[in-house]
Amino acid sequence: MIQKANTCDTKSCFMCKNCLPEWHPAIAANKTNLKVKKGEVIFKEGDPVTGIYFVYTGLVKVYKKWDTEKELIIRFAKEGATFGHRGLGNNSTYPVSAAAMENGVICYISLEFFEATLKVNSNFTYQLLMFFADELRESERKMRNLAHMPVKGRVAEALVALQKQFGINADGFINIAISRQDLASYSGATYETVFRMINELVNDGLISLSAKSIRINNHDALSVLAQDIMFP
Amino acid sequence: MIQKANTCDTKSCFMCKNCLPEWHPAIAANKTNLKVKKGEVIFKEGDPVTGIYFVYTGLVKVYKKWDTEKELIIRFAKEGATFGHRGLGNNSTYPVSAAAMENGVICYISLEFFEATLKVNSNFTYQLLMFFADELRESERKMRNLAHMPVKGRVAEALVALQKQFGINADGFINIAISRQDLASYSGATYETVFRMINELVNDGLISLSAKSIRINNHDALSVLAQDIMFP
DNA sequence: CTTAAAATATGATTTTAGTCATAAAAATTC
DNA sequence: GAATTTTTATGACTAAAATCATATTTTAAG
Repeated sequence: MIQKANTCDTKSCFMCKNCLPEWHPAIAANKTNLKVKKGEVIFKEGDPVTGIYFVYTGLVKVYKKWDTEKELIIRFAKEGATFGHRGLGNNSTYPVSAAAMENGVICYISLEFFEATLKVNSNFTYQLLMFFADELRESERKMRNLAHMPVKGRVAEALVALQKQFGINADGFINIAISRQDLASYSGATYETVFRMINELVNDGLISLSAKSIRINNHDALSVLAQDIMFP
Repeated sequence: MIQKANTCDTKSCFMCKNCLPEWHPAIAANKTNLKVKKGEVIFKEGDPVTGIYFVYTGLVKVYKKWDTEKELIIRFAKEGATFGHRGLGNNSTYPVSAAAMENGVICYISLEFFEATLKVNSNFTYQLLMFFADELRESERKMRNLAHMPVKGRVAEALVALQKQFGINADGFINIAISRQDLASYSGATYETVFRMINELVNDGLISLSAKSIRINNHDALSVLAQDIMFP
């Protein structure tokens, strides 16, 4: 990670958007911009928490590991998004790891300055609280899916979620370069099983493939597979 | 749920403990105390969010259902604890259900008044943020466990967590009356599988049973089974 | 107190998804 | 651009856990 000053515009990230304009100079004075390369690990589980990060450009995955082999991707952080905020609260080490999936620039804010920011910007604190509430809701829904939904449904759900977050390109393919390995980690299953499920989905005509890209052909049917079944 | 005014002391819950003393009369004026019976559902997934709850006495489980049969218990809320806070953020319906596990009294605060409380009590907002960060961390750890840990480990972890939250009684048994069914839901597995794992743990000498109660005999060994293996 | 409804216990069977093995293709590195 | 590493592809096998079936016990309700 190479430090590279004054890259970000102190305008586009979640913190900058929700802080008082008067606070922006303070942010500019306290931020550190870092250049990351594809595959580079930014922090990992167990590292001491020293600050919070925002993605200026590029894409970051936040994940947890189990015995160096199995990983579970918790979420993807794209431009503007926060990561490392799981270090807040009563713990001194990161409970997750973060790695760049593309070359990019990230913005680092020390915990100290971040806490000052929270104290000064009550709207930001409130927005962050709402963000946490949303994240918690998502996380618990995924817990339920991992406990009770079959892998095929989880893959369907992962694809729907990716399309929602990253959109589609001109040809209708989901706008993210993701390896099958990462898709498996995001679905919470092994590469092989996910591979088979992808094949099934292609055979069912719900999705189609082109090189690494995936296109959803039948969004409704895929959503049904991934459905949040409510009791009537 | 029978409404019953003026039961709680506006002192012991998470909100009361973190608000300005000056705000307590406002809380007293806006709270509603409700008497709940064992098994009673307080709200369920999909119900419109109208407020936030605190447990004054008794015990509440917060859970998610999948097709009316399978449930996953997200957490237990005991005296003083908040629940229903998952309704915050960008959603108008509860993403979880809550039911009383014992007869008790709960305190209800309307969303409107709760939001006013957040605006007035910045310390409370901050503490709530930290609480959310902790919950999120827990939730994501459980996600990882559900994805990669075998059921035996999850049961071990559930028992360790229960002992941590509820403590032990004079004979060393975990101080909670929980059905095997609920233990299964909390471990994210079926009743039958959990039953077998409990048997294995008894045969291994790690725990012992007496009627419905469970005692941890070998906390260390149980923790190893439930371990958060870090990469060295 | 009787009866119905839950919760517990346990074996047998089936399904699902993980593990292993190996080959081809792509991507990176030297 | 040759060599090595990583990712993708796929079949065979195994293990884990869910489902099904059914008996017994306990608890709650009238």
